[in-house]
Amino acid sequence: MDQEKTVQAEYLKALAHPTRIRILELLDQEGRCVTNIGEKLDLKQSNISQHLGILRSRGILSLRREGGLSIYCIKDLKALKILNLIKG
Amino acid sequence: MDQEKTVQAEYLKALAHPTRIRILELLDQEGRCVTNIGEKLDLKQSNISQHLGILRSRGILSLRREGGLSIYCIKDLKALKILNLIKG
DNA sequence: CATTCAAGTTAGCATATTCTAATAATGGGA
DNA sequence: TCCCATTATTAGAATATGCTAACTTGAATG
Repeated sequence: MDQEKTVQAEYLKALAHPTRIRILELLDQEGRCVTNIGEKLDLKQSNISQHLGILRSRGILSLRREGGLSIYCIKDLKALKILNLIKG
Repeated sequence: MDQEKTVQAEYLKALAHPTRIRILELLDQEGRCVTNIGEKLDLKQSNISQHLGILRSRGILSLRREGGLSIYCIKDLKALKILNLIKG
């Protein structure tokens, strides 16, 4: 099936960006809000928000609201496994 | 280091295409020439050649000449491990 | 309510990808 | 050497991606 391969490719595409890799490493241990991630990575808020949206749309991140904040967490551990693979 | 993340992202980008995923699965067991891959996947020769070039430039495939043919093989087993991960 | 801060969305531009079609380059026979 | 099959490369158009800046939404609080 080619539909299946397209989904797989979309998943990998979501991981295939330096900023998104850095986001995943940041969220490895703990959930963080958008502003916090933006400060750590020194990038604009809207840019971070877009990258988070991409990762969430692929099911890689999850989101919960806490007070006035959006806390993002890693939902799909396969993503971290893949990142660990390409480092070795 | 951000240079490092860029390299990692480039590696994942090389995998993040339906045709290249299909090529890797085709080459899982045995090396094949460009024409053979093109027939199996029903795609134009130049297109296949371009995708093979991308995978080779990232060190994922290797190439040997045999008679008049270019035989491509999988060189980096991490690529297959990643594909197996995203199927599970 | 009105304000403020966090987050999401949109528009628009710059760059990158991908495909096709056409054109090289390569090597092996006849 | 002259073809022929195989592969690589190029150009160009269509589409996708990524960034910034500006605007909108939403929720909490005074």
